[in-house]
Amino acid sequence: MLKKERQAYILHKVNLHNKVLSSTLSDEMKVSEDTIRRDLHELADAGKIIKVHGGALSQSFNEVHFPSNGVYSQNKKSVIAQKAVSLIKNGMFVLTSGGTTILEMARSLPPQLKATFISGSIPAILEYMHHPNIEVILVGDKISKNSKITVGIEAIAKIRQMQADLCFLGTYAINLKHGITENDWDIVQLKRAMIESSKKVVCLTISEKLDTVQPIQICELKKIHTLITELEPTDPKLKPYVDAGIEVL
Amino acid sequence: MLKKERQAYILHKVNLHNKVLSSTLSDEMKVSEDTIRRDLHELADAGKIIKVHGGALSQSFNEVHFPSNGVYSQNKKSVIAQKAVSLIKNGMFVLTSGGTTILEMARSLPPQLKATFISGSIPAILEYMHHPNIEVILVGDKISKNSKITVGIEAIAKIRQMQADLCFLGTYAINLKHGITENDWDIVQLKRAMIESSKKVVCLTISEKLDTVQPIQICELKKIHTLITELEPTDPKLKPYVDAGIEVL
DNA sequence: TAAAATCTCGCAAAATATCGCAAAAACCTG
DNA sequence: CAGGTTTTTGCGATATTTTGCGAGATTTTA
Repeated sequence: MLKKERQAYILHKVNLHNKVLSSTLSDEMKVSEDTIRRDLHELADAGKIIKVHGGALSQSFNEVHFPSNGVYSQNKKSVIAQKAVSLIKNGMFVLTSGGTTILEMARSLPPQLKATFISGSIPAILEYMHHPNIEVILVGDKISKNSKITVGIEAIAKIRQMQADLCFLGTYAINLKHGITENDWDIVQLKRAMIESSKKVVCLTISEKLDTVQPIQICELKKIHTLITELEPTDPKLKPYVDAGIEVL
Repeated sequence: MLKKERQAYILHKVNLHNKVLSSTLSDEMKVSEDTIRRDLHELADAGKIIKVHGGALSQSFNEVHFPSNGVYSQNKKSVIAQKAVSLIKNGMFVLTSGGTTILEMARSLPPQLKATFISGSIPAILEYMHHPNIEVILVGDKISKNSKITVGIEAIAKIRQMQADLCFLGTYAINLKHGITENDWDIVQLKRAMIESSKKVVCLTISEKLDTVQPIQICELKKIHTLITELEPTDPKLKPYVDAGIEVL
């Protein structure tokens, strides 16, 4: 069997079934796995397939385009993300909402971290999926196209069944008197459920949102254990929250 | 044997078998391999064949077996997508699996269509989300990073609760004797549940997958109502399926 | 964490290709 | 037809390509 012939067959098979195993191909064509590997590499270098451990995948199947959101307050958010990530330990179950701050955190997860992330936010899920060691649990229900998150009774019921170690909330507004507040009824329901199902609740927010308020209350301040902003914990803006008994990072 | 004669024979043989080996030809015509090589070079320079190490391949070989980056099968898939879309009416509840064929269908949905799509496939969900009038129900569970789809008991239980009008299955392998078959246990479970929960089951598949088989059976052929390929319904390859009582589009 | 599978790397054998050359064959041309 | 020219062919020496193998690194799996 000619080399080109072999490669054509491999390509044909990848396009048909979206994946091939080196071992199977080696068997089928009676050549060593080394040869197959070399073929796969050449095809991969030519951009026709994607080489992976044990075989190869089709190009088209991997095209999951994911939204790279605007660079609004990006550096602030990555400061927040770093602090948030430090709270996550191996083996934890982590509930997360959606929002750009959460996304930034998702991108900052260290590769060796092994944990389970639970979310209904599509953009967040896409980020978690790219991580090598993270298990991803998707909370299903109807998708709100607006917020790209699953909302509804099913989702809430499912979250209530959970017992997570940690809950990260991207925060829309927070102040001393009303706690955290939102302007979307569905999201409020979800976040309430998330708070109830977690041992520890962490609010992520950029300092602009401190001391602001929105129409619907999610929970009082005292339900929150930790508040993370891009500011130093000693910053005077944060003093009221520290005084209220919240851990501030 | 004359040079021209030799070359004509070589060309004939290439077109017949799609490949020739220098060693074989040298043997057959009792000339040195150098001579054969020179012949092959000339034919290749004239664009009649493609010279490769060890022999030569036919032109058509390159075109047919070497689809440059999926354009070739992409057309097939969009033909399939068009046919599939025509089955969806306003107000329907539609269950779909994952796979590139399903993705192509998702991209082909007409903007004014109002329907509800249910799936656990992340790439498919992303497509549905872009559509202005479609409601999207996401089936939640643990995500299989490999197939980018939610798999597990929760997902299956949720699907069992549904009563969909239509179920579109991207098909891995189908033949008369074993019906539709797969090689991934989790996906098999999901598809079985989907079939049970739908009034009508539609299989989408490119013709290459007809009459092929994989290790695990999803269901027998008779459970399928409609089969869609890129071929004309009258194509002889489809006759056995028509005879088996399946509607073929 | 340990075993199993897979990968990488360098090497060596085998197959194939290239090059220059020269003999043989074919082909002019007067 | 003789003598010269061109084409074709095979051969030897030397590259290049392809392939399989073993050892050790890396990744996956249980």
